[in-house]
Amino acid sequence: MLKIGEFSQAAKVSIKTLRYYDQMGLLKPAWKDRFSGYRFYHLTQVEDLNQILALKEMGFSLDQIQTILQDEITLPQLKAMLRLKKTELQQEIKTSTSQLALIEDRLNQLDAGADLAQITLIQEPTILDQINKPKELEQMKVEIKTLPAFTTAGMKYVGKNENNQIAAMWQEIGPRWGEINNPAKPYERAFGICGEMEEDGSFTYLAGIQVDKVEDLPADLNSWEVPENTYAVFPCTLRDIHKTYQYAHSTWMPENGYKRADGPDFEYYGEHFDPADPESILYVYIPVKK
Amino acid sequence: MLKIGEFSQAAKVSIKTLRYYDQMGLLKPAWKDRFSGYRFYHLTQVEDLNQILALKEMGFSLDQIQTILQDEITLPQLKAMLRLKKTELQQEIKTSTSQLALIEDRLNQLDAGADLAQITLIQEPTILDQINKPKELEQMKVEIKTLPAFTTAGMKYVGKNENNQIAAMWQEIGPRWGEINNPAKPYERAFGICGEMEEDGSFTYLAGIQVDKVEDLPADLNSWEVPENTYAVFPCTLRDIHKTYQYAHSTWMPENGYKRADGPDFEYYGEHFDPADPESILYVYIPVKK
DNA sequence: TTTACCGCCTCCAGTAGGGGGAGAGTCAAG
DNA sequence: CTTGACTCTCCCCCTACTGGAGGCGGTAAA
Repeated sequence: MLKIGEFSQAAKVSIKTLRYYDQMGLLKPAWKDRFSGYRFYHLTQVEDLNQILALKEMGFSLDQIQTILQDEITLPQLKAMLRLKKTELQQEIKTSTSQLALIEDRLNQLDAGADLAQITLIQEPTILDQINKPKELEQMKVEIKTLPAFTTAGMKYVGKNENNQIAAMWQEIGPRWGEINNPAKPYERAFGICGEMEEDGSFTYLAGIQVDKVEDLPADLNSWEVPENTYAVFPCTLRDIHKTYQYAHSTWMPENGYKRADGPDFEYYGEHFDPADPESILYVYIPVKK
Repeated sequence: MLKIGEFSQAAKVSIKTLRYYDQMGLLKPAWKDRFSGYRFYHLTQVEDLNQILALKEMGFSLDQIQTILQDEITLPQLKAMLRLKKTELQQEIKTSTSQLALIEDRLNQLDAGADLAQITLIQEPTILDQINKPKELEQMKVEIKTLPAFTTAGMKYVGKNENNQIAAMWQEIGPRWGEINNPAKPYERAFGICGEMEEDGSFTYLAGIQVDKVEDLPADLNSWEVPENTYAVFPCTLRDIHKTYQYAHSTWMPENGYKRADGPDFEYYGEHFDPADPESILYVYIPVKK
């Protein structure tokens, strides 16, 4: 008649484990009080628990132990299980041994002066189909440019661009450039700036123009200071803008040895841009580093 | 510019795994389409994946691999990690080897004619304090009786006996025995029958009397057919009924080599029983087998 | 244009063997 | 009566994924 804590001490098994075995049906307490829920064990159950632990030491899973102990398994079945387990253990030992050999090999290589890249290299390079680059993007002339920091102001959006809200925003902000500045032409110095995607898929986007100062900005507009950065610049048509981003990240950058650098990417439109013409040219700027 | 399925085939890693590595931040696709959510990989990333797999083969966890690859670990740190892993692997091999020895030992014992009990026995018996049996129960005279099947009828309850609903039920059923039968005395042939506890802690309880037939039973009453069984019978006072169940299961049964058998247990009251007197005697019947 | 189909997405649940902790109830001593 | 030690259930966390439901994306046939 031991409470779970006493039994736990006596058998040197954690209380959590005993409750788990109870729940699994592997070792039920001799008596469970219907009203307090307290578990009571008897000393003789230490033997049962030791049986379980003995089988666990041999590497059996709790389910297997339950089968062995409860279903009063036959002797040939037990032998078969032991032999199966034996095979599994031999396999495990083989795996661990080969891992160990790998490690020792790498350690020796390190002592001989190799570096991480060589260490983790796998010998068999997989030969794969060539990349199918979109034809219309093949001849794209990409430039690398470093821009100083600059400030933009306009309308900000945070979300996943459901229902194409960003296009709607450009419609809305179009007639209001005068509230920020007085540009000579509608799309002169106009930028669409896009921050990094969050875990939930949302991102920040600002439709705006370059400004010198952010004073007297209407309350529903925002500004964004873009830091100095080195960019890869991709000229493209309005129609291909989506493909251009994809091409830039998934083809051009890996093949030319560039990596994405910190900082937002953006599109620059220019005074000749016409949102109604899908052939209209704009420029995609993506921060990169070698 | 490979979609996840293509990359998965090229690198021989499951799509699920690639998505998992993306989520972990271990291997992000070169480009993730903001609108469709599609992942795009580049062939050069097969190398990155191979680095990951190489480290995995050495037995590192994904977190460790991330540390190694991302944080541009120093050479001495890398060596230390490799050596640590080496030690772990040596330990694993030792464990597996001793498990294997245990298994082979048991297999030999089995061939020599041992049985399960001997196989799972652990050599060091833990010496423990004696059991502290409640004194008033020490002298309890327990009888083993086999009863034929019989039928009872009365009021049924299913639940966890919150707010002591079972006592309330006895109050309610008391004046209504006449609707079932015509007993000479109030508690003559009266039984409280208790089924096994469910997983959620609820159980079935019937407060009733023994009957010969269950015809003409009022709609709000139930019957319960108790099968033939062998019982351990514990006489006890109303006050000690709770302790008696506990003692029976957690002390008497293990110490006398009995196990709980299938079937409900019950209390038998008898014509002299007085629910107002805590010293009133009743009999607890618990199905047992050797 | 509709339909079918395949590939891809996200989100949820589950795996073995428990560990950690919250919030509430139990028990014995002072 | 209160206090402190003990226990209860319930829920989330760990690894390294796998499986499935329900819902888009994109293409080809009808």
